[in-house]
Amino acid sequence: MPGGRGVDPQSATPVYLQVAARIRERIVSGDLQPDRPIPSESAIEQEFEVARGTARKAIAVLREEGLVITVKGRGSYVTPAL
Amino acid sequence: MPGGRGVDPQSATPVYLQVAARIRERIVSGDLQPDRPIPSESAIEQEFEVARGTARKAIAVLREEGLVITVKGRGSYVTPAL
DNA sequence: TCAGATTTGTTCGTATGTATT
DNA sequence: CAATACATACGAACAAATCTG
Repeated sequence: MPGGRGVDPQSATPVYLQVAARIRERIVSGDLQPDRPIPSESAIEQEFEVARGTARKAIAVLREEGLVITVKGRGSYVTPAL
Repeated sequence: MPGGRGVDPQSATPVYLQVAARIRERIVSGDLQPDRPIPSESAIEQEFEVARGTARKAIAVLREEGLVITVKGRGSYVTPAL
C-alpha cells in the first residue's frame, strides 16, 4: 500500500499541491490557529513522506495565498487575524 | 591543491559518508577510544572543510551504527565498551 | 551568581545534480 | 522541453544545554 497516510504519488495532482491542500484544511478548519506555527518542513517531510523540497513548495503555496508567514530560523505561522 | 586533505566532493560517494568513514577508522583503530569525545561539529567542519550540516550527518551515521553517543551541549563520545 | 563561550538541536534559505514524467 | 521530485551540500539564524571564568 501506498505509503499509508498521506499523498498519492500516482495522482495527476502534484504531490506538493496535495500536501498544501492537507495543511490548508487544517488552517481553515481552525485545527491550526492564527499566530500558531504550522508543522516544520522536517515534520512535513516525515508526516507525508516527501522530500524537503516538496515540503517547501507546499508551504510556498500557502504563503502565496496569504495563509501563512515564514520566519527564518523559526518556522511558518498561520497568518494572524487582523 | 584540491581542498588539501580531506574529502572529494566529486566522488560518487556523498561527502558525509566519506567523513563518517574517516572518523569510523579512528574509532575502530583505537585512535579514538571508548568514552572519549570525538571531534566537535565545528572541528569536523574545519578539518574536512565541510558545512556544519554535513558534519552533523556524518556523526548521525556513526550514531546510528552505535559507534558514538551524542549529548546536547557536550558533544559526541565513542560508545563505552560494555 | 552570572556572563560569555562552546556545543548540539532545530529551522528556514539557496543551489546543484539526477531521474522521471 | 518543462515540471516534478528526490538527494546532497552550503549558509544563516535561532534555541537550549553545558562549561568556564
